[in-house]
Amino acid sequence: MRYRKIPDETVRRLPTYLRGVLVLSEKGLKRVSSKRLADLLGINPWQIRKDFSYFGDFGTPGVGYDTLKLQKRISKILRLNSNHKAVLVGAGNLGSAVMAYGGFSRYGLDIVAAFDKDPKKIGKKKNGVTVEDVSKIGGIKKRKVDLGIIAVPVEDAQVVADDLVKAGVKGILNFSPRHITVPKKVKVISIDIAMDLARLPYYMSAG
Amino acid sequence: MRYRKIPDETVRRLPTYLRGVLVLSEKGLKRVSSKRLADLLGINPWQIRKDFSYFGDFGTPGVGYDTLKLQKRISKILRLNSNHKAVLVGAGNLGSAVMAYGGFSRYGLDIVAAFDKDPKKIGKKKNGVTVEDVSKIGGIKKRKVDLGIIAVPVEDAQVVADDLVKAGVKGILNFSPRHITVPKKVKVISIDIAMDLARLPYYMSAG
DNA sequence: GCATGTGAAGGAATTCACAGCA
DNA sequence: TGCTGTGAATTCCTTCACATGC
Repeated sequence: MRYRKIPDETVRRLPTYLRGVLVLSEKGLKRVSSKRLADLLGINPWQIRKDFSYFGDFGTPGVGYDTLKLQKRISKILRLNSNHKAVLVGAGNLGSAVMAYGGFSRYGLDIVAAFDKDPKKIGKKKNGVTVEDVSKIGGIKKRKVDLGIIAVPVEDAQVVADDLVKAGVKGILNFSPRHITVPKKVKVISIDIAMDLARLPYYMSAG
Repeated sequence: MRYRKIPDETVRRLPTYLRGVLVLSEKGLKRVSSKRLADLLGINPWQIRKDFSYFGDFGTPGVGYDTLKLQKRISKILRLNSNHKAVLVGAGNLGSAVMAYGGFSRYGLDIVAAFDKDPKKIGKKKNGVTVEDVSKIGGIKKRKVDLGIIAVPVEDAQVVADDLVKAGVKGILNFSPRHITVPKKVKVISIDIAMDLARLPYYMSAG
């Protein structure tokens, strides 16, 4: 079953696999079994094996997977092997948290610029990046940025998205609680914290 | 097809529907069609109708859905009709952003306490809530808190989860980039920002 | 013996197309 | 005519069970 189309749900899990593999290889492990990875990530071992089977076999029966090979292969599929530059729009609480997060660089993602419309924030430094005036966002064109992160209030989100698209961004991570419309060639992934919290009570046993 | 088991994917979308309905009813709309809601949320109309059909019909053919009825019904299914109290652990950048977010109360979710282990943060007020010493987290038992939000560094996440479970929390929103283990009766929803950002390059057209 | 890889089975979710009602 | 509600068809994903290779 080699080299078939990778199912969407598998793609969804790939970053998590990559995270797990990175953790294990930082611990010095050269090999990992699907069982071990499964325990670490809270996913079924057969699900992991099936997912890996979509992009060719590199596991060794009786032994497991080579962590380095896995890491390289998953990175390549996710196109994280080459570096990507991202810009952040919105340097408020959430934007600052994203800047401070720091967990992106290990995936080849760098936040190279930040923008805001508030004059009080413009010029201030956040994690080594100076906050610029959002009206100058077009300037990122020459900087080969391909990702945008929207962390502005909901009422500004669509305008910012339009600006990002105009500035040549190909993918957007949207933290605002609304659907944003972009051309087909641009991919948007939205995270709405309240939506996830609002789902919790449903699953909690009554009483 | 009334009153069947609601599929998991439908439950996943329910909070988004609720958000949409709230937006429209704040605009003064009494009725909404699946098409209108679809455009607002970026979901197919037939998907919406199918989802709604799982929990009984209240739409009017030729007219649409009653916004108030929809809102009440979805809230009830998600158990958001009664209020829920949440505690936040970790008052760093991300935790502060969550506190400042403010978008929870419209869903009946209130953050009533915050904890941290950093003495410099303890005693400070964040959005009207005083940060307490995390060692006193057991004290929430008497306050009828049922939700916990983990916004601590990854190495502390599991310990904090254990503490939250001990303190009687039934659901956890986990922002740390790791799988956390809890008893079956406790539900965990995890958000790993880096995982979502790491998925973007895959979908971006080459070039 | 131990762990991968994968067809096949089984289960779910999405999409369709249209009947039925206001 | 307009929009809901829903069986049926389709597509997609998960789970199983075991053959295969180390």
